[in-house]
This record gives sequence, structure tokens and C-alpha cells, in this order.
Amino acid sequence: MYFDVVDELNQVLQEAARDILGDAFDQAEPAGFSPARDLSHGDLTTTAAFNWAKSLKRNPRELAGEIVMRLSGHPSIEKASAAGPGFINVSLSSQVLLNTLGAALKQDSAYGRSAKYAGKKAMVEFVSANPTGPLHVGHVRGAIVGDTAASLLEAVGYEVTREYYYNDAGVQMEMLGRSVRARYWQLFGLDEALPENGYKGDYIRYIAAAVKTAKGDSLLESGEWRPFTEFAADVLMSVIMDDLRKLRVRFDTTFSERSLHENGSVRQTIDELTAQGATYEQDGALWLKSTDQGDDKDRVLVKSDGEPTYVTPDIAYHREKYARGFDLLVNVMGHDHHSQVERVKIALTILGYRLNALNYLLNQMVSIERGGEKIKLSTREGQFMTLADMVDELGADVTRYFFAQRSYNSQMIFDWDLAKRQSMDNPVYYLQYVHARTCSIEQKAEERGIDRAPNLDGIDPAPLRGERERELLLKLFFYPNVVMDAAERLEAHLVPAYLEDLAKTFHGYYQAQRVLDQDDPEGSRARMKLVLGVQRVMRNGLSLLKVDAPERM
RNA sequence: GCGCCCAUAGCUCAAUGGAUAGAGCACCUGCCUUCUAAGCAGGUGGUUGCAGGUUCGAGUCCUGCUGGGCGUGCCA
Repeated sequence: MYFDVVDELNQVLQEAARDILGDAFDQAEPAGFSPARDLSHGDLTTTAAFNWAKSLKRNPRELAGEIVMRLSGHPSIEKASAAGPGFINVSLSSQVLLNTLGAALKQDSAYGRSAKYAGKKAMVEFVSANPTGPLHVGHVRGAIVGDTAASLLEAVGYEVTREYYYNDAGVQMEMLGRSVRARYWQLFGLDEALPENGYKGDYIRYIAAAVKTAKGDSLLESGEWRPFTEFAADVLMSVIMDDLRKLRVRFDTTFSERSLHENGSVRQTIDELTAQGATYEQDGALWLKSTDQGDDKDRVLVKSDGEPTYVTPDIAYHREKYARGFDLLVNVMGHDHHSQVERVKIALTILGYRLNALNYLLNQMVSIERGGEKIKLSTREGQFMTLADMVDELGADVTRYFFAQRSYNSQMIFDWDLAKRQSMDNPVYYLQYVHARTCSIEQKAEERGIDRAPNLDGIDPAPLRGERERELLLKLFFYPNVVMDAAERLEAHLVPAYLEDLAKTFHGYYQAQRVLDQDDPEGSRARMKLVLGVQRVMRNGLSLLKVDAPERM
């Protein structure tokens, strides 16, 4: 409904633009309707008059008046008016709002979804933590930012691949293998210390014990670290995936860094950069002339020991991504890796790739505050709170919601005590309570034999024309636009913001207006449908965030 | 030093360049014989870090400061 109505009105605007602007039409800023921020200014609003006034050198207020004339009488509009210095405000007809409710009920779980990007393919790469230990709370934010972005893209029609890129090569993996080997040796009574900068967590001991169970003493002889790395990486990847499942995150594909070395992709990337004249050798290493592209220093691609640095396979990985034919690439990573982003972009530019489709969501750091104190997120010293601990203690609903609620771009203080509270202060329950309440009303309606079919057949619309009812209907009307806006901007937190607004409006309505009234059967029927509409939207919104919508609380 | 990000109510955070900057928490005052009080209604609380600039219009864009987070490695 939303897009149909706005398209219609924008059409009128376009025609007006053509007539009023004449020759200036081509240069004029485009203008369209969007939801009014303040409902006292109508339902939809546009600043078209401001945009056009400049090129015409005319008074925007006067222009607004002309545009309003053209809008009035439109079947979707109850009232159009010019306001302030030149705003154009529109109130929607009650028929549009009623149709919205009908659509929400009929489309049910599809309401708010769209086919705008049907046929397009997107990849969201996220988490991508190296399998050197279990995921800790620092990874949770990226997991939720990525997963929710993926859900939003799906909701607007993209075919989405959720991918986990993991580093199973390189120095850190060697350190992992050596750490496990040391613990393994200790199990046989050998006095072997962990390597310096080794992994000190207890999980290393468990993995060593698992190696012993699986392989006995057969790995003692050779002393090779590689088998330990492989064993540990397998174990840890499956632990990571299990933990992510607890958060309701599932990946479609994993991508191994080692495969890029083995299939020659890394080599080829280096060769092509060299063929572009973008590299040189110095001190036994191969350097990328990134300063030519504005970097403040050149970067090493291949170390003097012949091993590539971390950035080189990352460039190769992105070439693979491009080759796989996605229309949209989304990379989620911690902001502490932002310098890596620049180097990959520089290399891709040198190689002739366009960066338009490549989006990075660099989520800012998280700190957790508990009992008035900040608690440690992670440390190489083996003391950390894991993702699993967090989900076990808070539950997936709360964990997901708290992270989804905030813009990924703002540093976040996670209020553990609030998250832990099962009360009205906790916004998750505030939203879920809306759903539970609607279900409760629905059940009562069933007991009383009141129609709660998902359609508006035979409904008297009069009871839905009240101010409060209208406000709710309008919020339902906006929902598809919230989803679209959040998806296109990759700003998932717009959804929680909307849902909280809807919840507040609904709870207020519930308090002020009895839905099922024995003395008003017509009104009860109509309001019941409205409540069902709210229920659908709340359920759909929570489902985008993968938060449960309980029927009872 | 240089680069990226941030600075909004006491606290945690919102606000496609638009109208009187909004929520939640905290604090104060009321509201349960009714479909769930995990709720509602109202109140207190702001020079949007500072100084300039662009614009019809700036919390939002630009410049310079101040203060913070993170980078700045032949680690990832």
C-alpha cells in the first residue's frame, strides 16, 4: 500500500514539476513524499516547493500553494495543505488506511516485504573470526549486524548469501597448533611450556585431550604442529558455528583463506598487481605502491620470508567475490580493522574493480557495564566472556535485540543489568508484550464468538476513524517503508526504533480504548481487526530481528 | 605526528539538510471489580563539546579547535 500510494502522489508531483518548471525541469532537484516526522503536520510531506523555488526564483510558499491545488481531489488524499515557509502536507483518506489494514491482514507474514530487488544477489560476509578460540562478546555485535542486514535485504527481495570467511593459514594458526601441541605433550607428562604469545585458554587443554583421544600418542613422534592446527581448527569451527546457532545465526557458506593459496588465487592477484606496475621489491619483500592511491605508506604484500601478509589473500578473496556475480557486497567487520578496508579498496581500484557495490559496515567497539563496572570483553590471556556465556545468561531474544537496537556506527555501552531484568524497563519485553496482548485479546474474542478472520469482510469502518485508531493505522501503513529504508541504508536499528514507537502507541490505545465491548458489537469487530493488524506487524518486525513473538507472557 | 569514527537531557541512545531536537532509564504525581499493571497518563530535565562558514533552512554539510575510542606491523 505504502509504495503504491506514494508512487501515485509522486506521479502528480512529477506532472506538476513538468508544468510549473518548464525548461528548468531537467535541472530541478527531484522531490518525493515521505512520512511526516510530526503527525500534526499531516501524514506525508514533501519539500518539493523548496527544491523548485530556487531554479524558478520564486517564493516557495506560493509554489506550494500551486502544487497543493493539483493534489487536492486525489482519491488517496483527504486533505492537502501548504504550511510554514513552503511545506506541503497531505492527510491520507480513511479508505487508504483501511486498505492498509486489509493488506496487512491478507498478506500476513509477507506484509512489509517487497520484491523491489527480486532477481538481485547479495552477499553479506560477517563474523569471519579466525578459528583460534571460541567467539567472545566482541564478536556478537558483528554477528547481529550482519545477520540482521542479511534479513533486511531478503525482505526487499535480494537472494542473500551469508558467508563466513575464515583464516586457516598464517602465523596465528601456527601459534594455535603449537599451543595445542604443548598441551598435548603435557598430557604425556612432558614438561613443555606454552609458546610465547601462545593461546592460554582452557579450551586449548580440551582440544589437546580430544587429540589424545582421537590419535593416541601417534603425534608424539614427528613433533609436527600442522596436524594440531588442523584438528584444532576443525573443532573450533564447529564450536563457533554451534555458538552462532544459539544466536540464531546460520551461514550459507564458509570460505577458507587457505583455498585461495592452494588454488593460485593469491599468486595471481600478486601477478596482476605487478602487471599493473603497482608493486616493487625492497628488502626482500614485495610492496604495493599504495601511496599512489593516497595511502600514507606503501604496504607489504609478500614478506621477505616469502609468505603473503594478511592483506594479500583478502584482496584475492574480494576478486573471488566479484567473480561470483553478486549485485551487492556487504562486509561487516569491527572498526578496528578499518585500515585494512582502505588497502583492499586501493588494490581493487588498481585492478580495475568498481567499488560501488561494495559496502563496509564497520561496527564500533562494545563495552559491557555490569553492576556499575565495565567488564573485560576479551583478552589473549584466556580470560573472557564468550558468546555462549552471554546467550546462556541473557537469552537470544535479549542479546539480539540489544545489539540490533543501536546503530552499528556508534560506540556502545551494553547495559548488562538492564538486559538481565525481566521487567517493563527492558525494551524487548515491552515489544513482546504487545504481541502477547493482541493474542490475549484474540483469544477472548474467540471465546465470545467475535469475528477475527484476517479480512475486513462486512466490517463497519466507522469505529476505526477515531483519532487513536487512525494513528495506529497510519503506523501500520508506514511499516513497509521502514523495512525498505532500513534495508537500503543498511541501518537495521531503524526497525527497533519503529517497533518501539508502534508499541508505545498500541499500549496507549489498549489503555484508553476497550477493544472488546459487550455493548458495542460492531466496534468490537472492527477494533479486533485493527488489533490483528498490529499483531501482524509486530510479529513481522520481530521476526526480521529474529526475536520471538510470544503469545503469552 | 597522520588516518578512520564519535561528542545530543543526570545516564543509555534516536532524529533521508526541513517545521517546536525525541524515546527509554533515573527522579516526582496519579491510574488495576474490566481484553495481561511486563501496562497507561502527566511532570522535572537541552546554548546538540567550542568557534567560524555554506544554505531559504544545519544536530546533520565544510574548516579550525577541544575532548574520547580505534588504527597507524614484513601481526590478523
